[in-house]
Amino acid sequence: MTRALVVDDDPGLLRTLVINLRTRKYVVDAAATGVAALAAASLHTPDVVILDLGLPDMSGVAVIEGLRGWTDTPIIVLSARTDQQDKVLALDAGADDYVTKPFGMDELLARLRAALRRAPTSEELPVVQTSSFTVDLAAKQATDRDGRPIRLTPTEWYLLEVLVRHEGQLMTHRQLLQTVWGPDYETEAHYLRVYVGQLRRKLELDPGSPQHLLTETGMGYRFVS
Amino acid sequence: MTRALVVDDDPGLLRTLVINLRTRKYVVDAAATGVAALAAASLHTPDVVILDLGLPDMSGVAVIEGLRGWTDTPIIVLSARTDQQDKVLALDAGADDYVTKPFGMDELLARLRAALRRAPTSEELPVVQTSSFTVDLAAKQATDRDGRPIRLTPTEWYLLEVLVRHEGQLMTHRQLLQTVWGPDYETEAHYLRVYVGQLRRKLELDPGSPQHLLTETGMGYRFVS
DNA sequence: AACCGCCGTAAAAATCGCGTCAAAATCGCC
DNA sequence: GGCGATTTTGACGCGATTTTTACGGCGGTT
Repeated sequence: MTRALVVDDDPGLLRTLVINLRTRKYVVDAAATGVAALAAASLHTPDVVILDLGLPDMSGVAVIEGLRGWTDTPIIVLSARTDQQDKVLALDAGADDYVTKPFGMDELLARLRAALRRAPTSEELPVVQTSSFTVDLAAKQATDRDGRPIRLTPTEWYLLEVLVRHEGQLMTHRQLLQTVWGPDYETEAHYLRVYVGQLRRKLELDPGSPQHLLTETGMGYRFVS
Repeated sequence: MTRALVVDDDPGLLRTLVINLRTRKYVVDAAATGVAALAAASLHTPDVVILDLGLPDMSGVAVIEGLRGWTDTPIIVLSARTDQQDKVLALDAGADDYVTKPFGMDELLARLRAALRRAPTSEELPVVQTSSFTVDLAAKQATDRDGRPIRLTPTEWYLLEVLVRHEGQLMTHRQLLQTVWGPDYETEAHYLRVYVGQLRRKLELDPGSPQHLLTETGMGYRFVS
Protein backbone atom coordinates (compact mmCIF):
# COMPACT_ATOMS: atom_id res chain seq x y z
CA MET A 1 0.00 0.00 0.00
CA THR A 2 1.34 3.38 -0.99
CA ARG A 3 0.01 6.50 0.65
CA ALA A 4 0.15 9.82 -1.21
CA LEU A 5 -0.62 13.31 0.01
CA VAL A 6 -1.80 15.78 -2.61
CA VAL A 7 -1.67 19.49 -1.83
CA ASP A 8 -3.31 21.96 -4.19
CA ASP A 9 -5.54 24.98 -3.72
CA ASP A 10 -7.24 24.57 -7.10
CA PRO A 11 -10.26 22.37 -6.35
CA GLY A 12 -10.58 21.14 -9.91
CA LEU A 13 -6.96 20.05 -10.24
CA LEU A 14 -6.97 18.58 -6.78
CA ARG A 15 -10.00 16.48 -7.66
CA THR A 16 -8.42 15.29 -10.91
CA LEU A 17 -5.25 14.27 -9.13
CA VAL A 18 -7.04 12.46 -6.35
CA ILE A 19 -9.26 10.50 -8.71
CA ASN A 20 -6.39 9.49 -10.96
CA LEU A 21 -4.21 8.39 -8.07
CA ARG A 22 -7.01 6.41 -6.43
CA THR A 23 -7.56 4.65 -9.76
CA ARG A 24 -3.89 3.65 -9.60
CA LYS A 25 -4.47 2.10 -6.19
CA TYR A 26 -2.79 4.77 -4.17
CA VAL A 27 -4.30 5.71 -0.84
CA VAL A 28 -4.74 9.45 -1.15
CA ASP A 29 -5.02 12.25 1.38
CA ALA A 30 -5.76 15.75 0.17
CA ALA A 31 -5.07 19.23 1.50
CA ALA A 32 -5.74 22.68 0.09
CA THR A 33 -3.52 24.80 2.32
CA GLY A 34 0.00 24.62 3.67
CA VAL A 35 -1.14 24.32 7.24
CA ALA A 36 -3.52 21.51 6.38
CA ALA A 37 -0.77 19.80 4.38
CA LEU A 38 1.68 19.79 7.28
CA ALA A 39 -0.99 18.56 9.64
CA ALA A 40 -2.06 15.79 7.27
CA ALA A 41 1.52 14.74 6.58
CA SER A 42 2.26 14.44 10.25
CA LEU A 43 -0.96 12.55 10.84
CA HIS A 44 -0.78 10.09 7.96
CA THR A 45 2.96 9.91 7.19
CA PRO A 46 2.53 9.61 3.41
CA ASP A 47 5.06 7.77 1.27
CA VAL A 48 5.09 10.63 -1.21
CA VAL A 49 3.87 14.25 -1.29
CA ILE A 50 2.63 16.05 -4.40
CA LEU A 51 2.80 19.75 -3.66
CA ASP A 52 1.57 22.67 -5.72
CA LEU A 53 3.58 25.82 -5.15
CA GLY A 54 1.63 28.99 -4.62
CA LEU A 55 -0.70 28.04 -1.85
CA PRO A 56 -2.81 30.78 -0.30
CA ASP A 57 -1.45 30.62 3.24
CA MET A 58 2.24 29.65 3.02
CA SER A 59 5.02 29.70 0.47
CA GLY A 60 5.85 26.38 -1.09
CA VAL A 61 9.35 26.58 0.30
CA ALA A 62 8.00 26.97 3.81
CA VAL A 63 5.90 23.86 3.40
CA ILE A 64 8.88 21.89 2.12
CA GLU A 65 11.02 23.05 5.00
CA GLY A 66 8.26 22.15 7.40
CA LEU A 67 8.23 18.63 6.03
CA ARG A 68 11.98 18.26 5.79
CA GLY A 69 12.26 19.08 9.44
CA TRP A 70 11.22 15.58 10.32
CA THR A 71 10.80 13.39 7.24
CA ASP A 72 12.65 12.38 4.08
CA THR A 73 9.55 11.37 2.22
CA PRO A 74 9.83 12.31 -1.47
CA ILE A 75 8.22 15.64 -2.46
CA ILE A 76 7.16 16.27 -6.05
CA VAL A 77 6.49 19.90 -6.78
CA LEU A 78 3.96 21.22 -9.29
CA SER A 79 4.79 24.65 -10.62
CA ALA A 80 3.50 26.99 -13.30
CA ARG A 81 5.90 27.87 -16.06
CA THR A 82 6.35 31.38 -14.64
CA ASP A 83 7.52 30.23 -11.25
CA GLN A 84 11.03 29.48 -12.48
CA GLN A 85 12.70 31.07 -9.49
CA ASP A 86 10.37 29.46 -6.99
CA LYS A 87 11.14 26.14 -8.55
CA VAL A 88 14.86 26.43 -7.90
CA LEU A 89 14.23 27.51 -4.33
CA ALA A 90 11.89 24.59 -3.84
CA LEU A 91 14.50 22.10 -5.05
CA ASP A 92 17.12 23.67 -2.83
CA ALA A 93 14.76 23.44 0.10
CA GLY A 94 14.58 19.70 -0.37
CA ALA A 95 12.04 18.85 -3.05
CA ASP A 96 12.89 15.74 -5.07
CA ASP A 97 11.40 16.50 -8.45
CA TYR A 98 9.21 19.01 -10.22
CA VAL A 99 6.57 18.96 -12.89
CA THR A 100 5.73 22.04 -14.90
CA LYS A 101 2.07 22.91 -15.41
CA PRO A 102 0.32 22.10 -17.60
CA PHE A 103 1.39 18.48 -17.43
CA GLY A 104 0.05 15.15 -18.52
CA MET A 105 -1.11 12.73 -15.90
CA ASP A 106 1.12 10.06 -17.38
CA GLU A 107 4.18 12.17 -16.79
CA LEU A 108 3.24 12.84 -13.21
CA LEU A 109 2.61 9.19 -12.54
CA ALA A 110 5.94 8.25 -14.08
CA ARG A 111 7.81 10.74 -11.93
CA LEU A 112 5.91 9.56 -8.94
CA ARG A 113 6.93 5.97 -9.53
CA ALA A 114 10.51 7.10 -10.03
CA ALA A 115 10.50 9.03 -6.77
CA LEU A 116 9.15 6.08 -4.86
CA ARG A 117 11.67 3.77 -6.45
CA ARG A 118 14.70 5.75 -5.36
CA ALA A 119 13.39 6.79 -1.98
CA PRO A 120 15.58 5.15 0.62
CA THR A 121 12.96 5.75 3.29
CA SER A 122 10.25 3.75 1.61
CA GLU A 123 12.22 0.73 2.79
CA GLU A 124 10.21 -0.92 5.46
CA LEU A 125 11.26 0.19 8.88
CA PRO A 126 11.09 -2.89 10.98
CA VAL A 127 8.92 -3.44 14.00
CA VAL A 128 11.16 -5.06 16.54
CA GLN A 129 9.62 -7.28 19.13
CA THR A 130 11.06 -8.68 22.31
CA SER A 131 9.68 -10.74 25.11
CA SER A 132 8.79 -7.66 27.11
CA PHE A 133 8.23 -4.81 24.68
CA THR A 134 7.79 -3.83 21.03
CA VAL A 135 9.40 -0.97 19.13
CA ASP A 136 7.78 0.40 15.98
CA LEU A 137 10.40 2.58 14.33
CA ALA A 138 8.05 3.93 11.68
CA ALA A 139 5.37 4.94 14.16
CA LYS A 140 7.99 6.05 16.69
CA GLN A 141 6.15 4.13 19.33
CA ALA A 142 7.14 1.66 21.99
CA THR A 143 4.52 -0.61 23.52
CA ASP A 144 4.54 -3.08 26.37
CA ARG A 145 3.56 -6.76 26.25
CA ASP A 146 -0.13 -5.93 26.32
CA GLY A 147 0.18 -3.42 23.50
CA ARG A 148 -0.12 -0.44 25.80
CA PRO A 149 1.97 2.53 24.70
CA ILE A 150 5.06 3.36 26.73
CA ARG A 151 5.77 7.02 27.19
CA LEU A 152 9.34 7.99 26.26
CA THR A 153 11.02 11.37 26.26
CA PRO A 154 12.67 12.54 23.02
CA THR A 155 16.15 11.64 24.20
CA GLU A 156 15.06 8.25 25.49
CA TRP A 157 13.40 7.51 22.16
CA TYR A 158 16.34 8.54 20.06
CA LEU A 159 18.71 6.48 22.13
CA LEU A 160 16.42 3.47 21.89
CA GLU A 161 16.07 3.96 18.14
CA VAL A 162 19.80 3.93 17.59
CA LEU A 163 20.24 0.81 19.68
CA VAL A 164 17.34 -0.99 18.02
CA ARG A 165 18.46 -0.11 14.50
CA HIS A 166 21.75 -1.76 15.26
CA GLU A 167 20.23 -4.83 16.82
CA GLY A 168 22.85 -7.29 17.93
CA GLN A 169 25.70 -4.87 17.36
CA LEU A 170 27.75 -3.36 20.08
CA MET A 171 27.39 0.42 20.04
CA THR A 172 30.31 2.15 21.69
CA HIS A 173 29.83 4.96 24.15
CA ARG A 174 31.31 7.34 21.66
CA GLN A 175 29.05 6.26 18.85
CA LEU A 176 25.91 6.61 20.93
CA LEU A 177 26.86 9.96 22.38
CA GLN A 178 27.83 11.31 18.98
CA THR A 179 24.56 10.22 17.45
CA VAL A 180 22.15 11.21 20.18
CA TRP A 181 23.81 14.23 21.80
CA GLY A 182 26.26 15.40 19.12
CA PRO A 183 30.01 15.46 18.67
CA ASP A 184 30.70 17.74 21.65
CA TYR A 185 29.41 15.21 24.14
CA GLU A 186 31.67 12.27 23.35
CA THR A 187 33.04 12.20 26.87
CA GLU A 188 29.74 12.41 28.75
CA ALA A 189 29.44 8.67 29.23
CA HIS A 190 27.45 9.39 32.33
CA TYR A 191 24.46 10.49 30.26
CA LEU A 192 24.28 7.00 28.88
CA ARG A 193 24.14 5.40 32.30
CA VAL A 194 21.29 7.67 33.30
CA TYR A 195 19.28 7.19 30.13
CA VAL A 196 19.88 3.50 29.68
CA GLY A 197 18.75 3.15 33.25
CA GLN A 198 15.56 5.04 32.46
CA LEU A 199 14.90 2.94 29.38
CA ARG A 200 15.38 -0.22 31.38
CA ARG A 201 12.98 0.95 34.03
CA LYS A 202 10.36 1.65 31.37
CA LEU A 203 10.96 -1.33 29.08
CA GLU A 204 12.53 -4.25 30.88
CA LEU A 205 10.48 -6.65 32.94
CA ASP A 206 13.20 -6.70 35.58
CA PRO A 207 15.29 -3.55 35.21
CA GLY A 208 17.76 -5.00 37.67
CA SER A 209 18.77 -7.80 35.29
CA PRO A 210 18.04 -6.53 31.80
CA GLN A 211 17.37 -9.01 29.00
CA HIS A 212 17.53 -6.72 25.98
CA LEU A 213 19.43 -3.55 26.79
CA LEU A 214 22.76 -5.05 27.72
CA THR A 215 25.83 -3.43 29.20
CA GLU A 216 29.21 -4.29 27.76
CA THR A 217 31.37 -2.92 30.52
CA GLY A 218 34.06 -0.56 29.35
CA MET A 219 32.83 -0.60 25.77
CA GLY A 220 29.20 0.34 25.31
CA TYR A 221 25.71 -1.11 25.05
CA ARG A 222 23.98 -3.68 22.91
CA PHE A 223 20.31 -4.34 22.09
CA VAL A 224 19.24 -7.94 21.54
CA SER A 225 15.70 -9.18 21.02
CA MET B 1 23.66 -2.48 -2.11
CA THR B 2 26.09 0.31 -1.44
CA ARG B 3 25.15 3.07 0.93
CA ALA B 4 26.70 6.53 0.56
CA LEU B 5 26.48 9.55 2.82
CA VAL B 6 26.83 12.93 1.12
CA VAL B 7 27.66 15.96 3.26
CA ASP B 8 27.50 19.42 1.73
CA ASP B 9 26.03 22.73 2.84
CA ASP B 10 25.44 23.93 -0.71
CA PRO B 11 21.91 22.75 -1.51
CA GLY B 12 22.47 22.83 -5.24
CA LEU B 13 25.62 20.76 -5.18
CA LEU B 14 24.17 18.41 -2.60
CA ARG B 15 21.20 17.83 -4.82
CA THR B 16 23.35 17.21 -7.88
CA LEU B 17 25.43 14.68 -6.01
CA VAL B 18 22.44 12.88 -4.54
CA ILE B 19 20.68 12.59 -7.88
CA ASN B 20 23.77 11.38 -9.68
CA LEU B 21 24.55 8.80 -7.06
CA ARG B 22 21.00 7.52 -6.91
CA THR B 23 21.05 7.15 -10.68
CA ARG B 24 24.11 4.94 -10.18
CA LYS B 25 22.12 2.74 -7.83
CA TYR B 26 23.67 3.94 -4.64
CA VAL B 27 21.45 4.31 -1.61
CA VAL B 28 22.11 7.87 -0.54
CA ASP B 29 21.75 9.70 2.72
CA ALA B 30 22.33 13.42 2.80
CA ALA B 31 23.38 15.92 5.46
CA ALA B 32 24.09 19.65 5.33
CA THR B 33 25.92 20.08 8.64
CA GLY B 34 28.67 18.32 10.52
CA VAL B 35 26.45 17.38 13.42
CA ALA B 36 23.83 15.91 11.10
CA ALA B 37 26.55 14.08 9.20
CA LEU B 38 27.90 12.38 12.31
CA ALA B 39 24.43 11.45 13.48
CA ALA B 40 23.48 10.07 10.07
CA ALA B 41 26.73 8.16 9.74
CA SER B 42 26.25 6.44 13.04
CA LEU B 43 22.61 5.72 12.36
CA HIS B 44 23.00 4.40 8.83
CA THR B 45 26.60 3.16 8.77
CA PRO B 46 27.36 4.15 5.15
CA ASP B 47 29.89 2.30 3.02
CA VAL B 48 31.43 5.56 1.89
CA VAL B 49 31.25 9.21 2.92
CA ILE B 50 31.57 12.17 0.57
CA LEU B 51 32.40 15.20 2.67
CA ASP B 52 32.64 18.82 1.64
CA LEU B 53 35.09 20.79 3.76
CA GLY B 54 33.89 24.13 5.02
CA LEU B 55 30.65 23.24 6.69
CA PRO B 56 28.92 25.92 8.68
CA ASP B 57 28.98 24.29 12.09
CA MET B 58 32.16 22.22 12.32
CA SER B 59 35.54 22.07 10.66
CA GLY B 60 35.98 19.30 8.15
CA VAL B 61 38.78 17.88 10.24
CA ALA B 62 36.51 17.65 13.27
CA VAL B 63 33.97 15.71 11.25
CA ILE B 64 36.63 13.31 10.01
CA GLU B 65 37.94 12.77 13.51
CA GLY B 66 34.44 12.19 14.74
CA LEU B 67 33.97 9.47 12.16
CA ARG B 68 37.38 7.93 12.59
CA GLY B 69 36.68 7.50 16.25
CA TRP B 70 34.62 4.44 15.48
CA THR B 71 34.64 3.58 11.78
CA ASP B 72 37.10 2.96 8.95
CA THR B 73 34.62 3.67 6.21
CA PRO B 74 36.28 5.48 3.28
CA ILE B 75 35.97 9.28 3.31
CA ILE B 76 36.28 11.28 0.10
CA VAL B 77 36.79 14.98 0.69
CA LEU B 78 35.59 17.76 -1.59
CA SER B 79 37.57 20.96 -1.30
CA ALA B 80 37.86 24.26 -3.13
CA ARG B 81 41.16 24.95 -4.81
CA THR B 82 42.01 27.52 -2.16
CA ASP B 83 41.68 25.16 0.77
CA GLN B 84 45.08 23.63 0.13
CA GLN B 85 46.05 23.61 3.76
CA ASP B 86 42.71 22.26 4.94
CA LYS B 87 43.06 19.49 2.44
CA VAL B 88 46.34 18.31 3.92
CA LEU B 89 44.92 18.43 7.40
CA ALA B 90 41.91 16.45 6.26
CA LEU B 91 44.06 13.73 4.77
CA ASP B 92 46.15 13.60 7.92
CA ALA B 93 43.01 13.30 9.97
CA GLY B 94 42.08 10.17 8.10
CA ALA B 95 40.40 11.06 4.81
CA ASP B 96 41.06 8.58 2.02
CA ASP B 97 40.96 10.77 -1.06
CA TYR B 98 40.13 14.28 -2.17
CA VAL B 99 38.55 15.93 -5.15
CA THR B 100 39.17 19.58 -5.95
CA LYS B 101 36.21 21.77 -6.86
CA PRO B 102 35.12 22.32 -9.50
CA PHE B 103 35.15 18.65 -10.48
CA GLY B 104 33.46 16.49 -13.04
CA MET B 105 30.95 13.96 -11.81
CA ASP B 106 32.81 11.26 -13.71
CA GLU B 107 35.94 11.90 -11.72
CA LEU B 108 34.11 11.76 -8.44
CA LEU B 109 32.37 8.54 -9.38
CA ALA B 110 35.66 6.99 -10.43
CA ARG B 111 37.34 7.92 -7.15
CA LEU B 112 34.35 6.63 -5.31
CA ARG B 113 34.59 3.26 -7.01
CA ALA B 114 38.30 3.20 -6.29
CA ALA B 115 37.74 3.92 -2.62
CA LEU B 116 35.17 1.19 -2.34
CA ARG B 117 37.50 -1.23 -4.08
CA ARG B 118 40.33 -0.45 -1.67
CA ALA B 119 38.19 -0.72 1.40
CA PRO B 120 37.78 -4.11 2.99
CA THR B 121 34.24 -3.93 1.54
CA SER B 122 32.51 -2.80 4.67
CA GLU B 123 29.26 -4.67 4.41
CA GLU B 124 31.42 -7.70 3.82
CA LEU B 125 31.14 -10.21 6.59
CA PRO B 126 34.16 -10.05 8.86
CA VAL B 127 32.96 -13.14 10.70
CA VAL B 128 35.57 -15.72 11.58
CA GLN B 129 34.50 -19.16 12.56
CA THR B 130 36.39 -21.99 14.23
CA SER B 131 35.41 -25.39 15.47
CA SER B 132 34.69 -24.09 18.94
CA PHE B 133 33.75 -20.41 18.63
CA THR B 134 32.80 -17.59 16.24
CA VAL B 135 34.01 -14.02 16.18
CA ASP B 136 31.89 -11.27 14.60
CA LEU B 137 34.14 -8.27 14.24
CA ALA B 138 31.37 -5.91 13.09
CA ALA B 139 29.06 -6.67 16.00
CA LYS B 140 31.99 -6.98 18.39
CA GLN B 141 30.68 -10.28 19.61
CA ALA B 142 32.11 -13.71 20.25
CA THR B 143 29.81 -16.72 20.42
CA ASP B 144 30.32 -20.36 21.30
CA ARG B 145 29.44 -23.39 19.19
CA ASP B 146 25.75 -23.10 20.03
CA GLY B 147 25.63 -19.41 19.19
CA ARG B 148 25.54 -18.34 22.80
CA PRO B 149 27.30 -15.06 23.44
CA ILE B 150 30.61 -15.16 25.28
CA ARG B 151 31.27 -12.26 27.57
CA LEU B 152 34.66 -10.63 27.03
CA THR B 153 36.22 -7.67 28.77
CA PRO B 154 37.47 -4.76 26.64
CA THR B 155 41.10 -5.84 26.82
CA GLU B 156 40.26 -9.45 26.06
CA TRP B 157 38.24 -8.32 23.06
CA TYR B 158 40.90 -6.06 21.60
CA LEU B 159 43.52 -8.73 21.97
CA LEU B 160 41.28 -11.29 20.29
CA GLU B 161 40.44 -8.83 17.55
CA VAL B 162 44.07 -8.21 16.71
CA LEU B 163 44.86 -11.91 16.62
CA VAL B 164 41.81 -12.73 14.51
CA ARG B 165 42.46 -9.94 12.03
CA HIS B 166 45.86 -11.43 11.41
CA GLU B 167 44.60 -14.97 11.12
CA GLY B 168 47.40 -17.41 10.49
CA GLN B 169 50.10 -14.81 11.07
CA LEU B 170 52.51 -14.84 13.94
CA MET B 171 52.02 -11.77 16.11
CA THR B 172 55.06 -10.95 18.21
CA HIS B 173 54.78 -10.00 21.85
CA ARG B 174 55.83 -6.52 20.98
CA GLN B 175 53.27 -6.13 18.23
CA LEU B 176 50.44 -7.28 20.44
CA LEU B 177 51.44 -5.20 23.44
CA GLN B 178 51.92 -2.11 21.33
CA THR B 179 48.55 -2.49 19.64
CA VAL B 180 46.44 -3.40 22.64
CA TRP B 181 48.14 -1.62 25.55
CA GLY B 182 50.09 1.10 23.78
CA PRO B 183 53.72 1.85 23.05
CA ASP B 184 54.70 2.18 26.72
CA TYR B 185 53.93 -1.44 27.54
CA GLU B 186 56.20 -3.26 25.09
CA THR B 187 58.01 -5.05 27.89
CA GLU B 188 55.00 -6.27 29.84
CA ALA B 189 54.96 -9.66 28.16
CA HIS B 190 53.34 -11.07 31.26
CA TYR B 191 50.07 -9.31 30.44
CA LEU B 192 49.86 -11.46 27.36
CA ARG B 193 50.18 -14.69 29.30
CA VAL B 194 47.42 -13.63 31.63
CA TYR B 195 45.05 -12.48 28.92
CA VAL B 196 45.72 -15.22 26.41
CA GLY B 197 45.03 -17.61 29.26
CA GLN B 198 41.72 -15.93 29.95
CA LEU B 199 40.76 -16.04 26.29
CA ARG B 200 41.60 -19.73 26.11
CA ARG B 201 39.50 -20.45 29.15
CA LYS B 202 36.56 -18.65 27.59
CA LEU B 203 36.94 -19.78 23.99
CA GLU B 204 38.81 -23.06 23.69
CA LEU B 205 37.12 -26.38 24.22
CA ASP B 206 40.15 -27.62 26.13
CA PRO B 207 42.06 -24.61 27.42
CA GLY B 208 44.90 -26.93 28.39
CA SER B 209 45.68 -27.81 24.78
CA PRO B 210 44.49 -24.90 22.70
CA GLN B 211 43.51 -25.46 19.07
CA HIS B 212 43.23 -21.88 17.86
CA LEU B 213 45.12 -19.54 20.14
CA LEU B 214 48.59 -20.97 19.77
CA THR B 215 51.79 -20.13 21.60
CA GLU B 216 54.96 -19.65 19.60
CA THR B 217 57.51 -19.94 22.36
CA GLY B 218 59.91 -17.06 22.56
CA MET B 219 58.17 -15.15 19.81
CA GLY B 220 54.48 -14.53 20.25
CA TYR B 221 51.04 -15.92 19.51
CA ARG B 222 49.12 -17.02 16.47
CA PHE B 223 45.42 -17.47 15.72
CA VAL B 224 44.36 -20.25 13.35
CA SER B 225 40.81 -21.30 12.53
C1' DA C 1 70.68 -33.65 38.00
C1' DA C 2 70.72 -28.66 38.49
C1' DC C 3 70.07 -24.39 36.23
C1' DC C 4 67.59 -21.06 33.49
C1' DG C 5 64.45 -18.85 30.50
C1' DC C 6 59.84 -18.95 29.28
C1' DC C 7 55.14 -20.10 29.92
C1' DG C 8 50.60 -20.91 32.40
C1' DT C 9 47.56 -20.53 36.42
C1' DA C 10 45.72 -18.56 40.37
C1' DA C 11 44.48 -15.09 43.37
C1' DA C 12 45.16 -10.72 45.85
C1' DA C 13 45.40 -5.64 45.37
C1' DA C 14 44.42 -1.51 42.99
C1' DT C 15 41.79 0.83 39.82
C1' DC C 16 37.97 1.88 37.02
C1' DG C 17 33.21 1.77 35.29
C1' DC C 18 28.34 1.13 36.23
C1' DG C 19 23.73 1.87 38.24
C1' DT C 20 20.97 4.54 41.22
C1' DC C 21 19.07 8.34 43.41
C1' DA C 22 18.01 12.92 43.75
C1' DA C 23 18.85 17.79 43.33
C1' DA C 24 19.65 21.59 40.16
C1' DA C 25 19.21 23.68 35.73
C1' DT C 26 16.91 24.12 31.56
C1' DC C 27 13.33 23.65 28.17
C1' DG C 28 8.71 24.02 26.22
C1' DC C 29 4.24 25.39 26.52
C1' DC C 30 0.59 28.12 28.11
C1' DG D 1 6.22 34.90 33.82
C1' DG D 2 4.91 30.45 35.67
C1' DC D 3 4.47 25.52 35.59
C1' DG D 4 5.41 20.75 34.44
C1' DA D 5 8.44 17.89 31.91
C1' DT D 6 12.94 16.91 30.66
C1' DT D 7 17.81 17.16 30.74
C1' DT D 8 22.01 17.82 33.16
C1' DT D 9 24.86 17.38 37.08
C1' DG D 10 26.75 15.49 41.44
C1' DA D 11 27.54 11.87 45.04
C1' DC D 12 28.04 7.25 46.49
C1' DG D 13 28.25 2.12 46.89
C1' DC D 14 29.13 -1.88 44.39
C1' DG D 15 30.87 -4.91 41.09
C1' DA D 16 33.90 -5.71 37.21
C1' DT D 17 38.31 -5.23 35.24
C1' DT D 18 43.13 -4.52 35.19
C1' DT D 19 47.43 -4.87 37.33
C1' DT D 20 50.50 -6.99 40.40
C1' DT D 21 52.41 -10.80 42.93
C1' DA D 22 53.38 -15.58 43.74
C1' DC D 23 54.15 -20.24 42.47
C1' DG D 24 54.85 -24.40 39.63
C1' DG D 25 55.86 -26.84 35.19
C1' DC D 26 58.22 -27.74 30.88
C1' DG D 27 62.22 -28.17 27.90
C1' DG D 28 66.78 -27.27 26.61
C1' DT D 29 71.65 -26.77 28.15
C1' DT D 30 75.55 -27.55 30.92
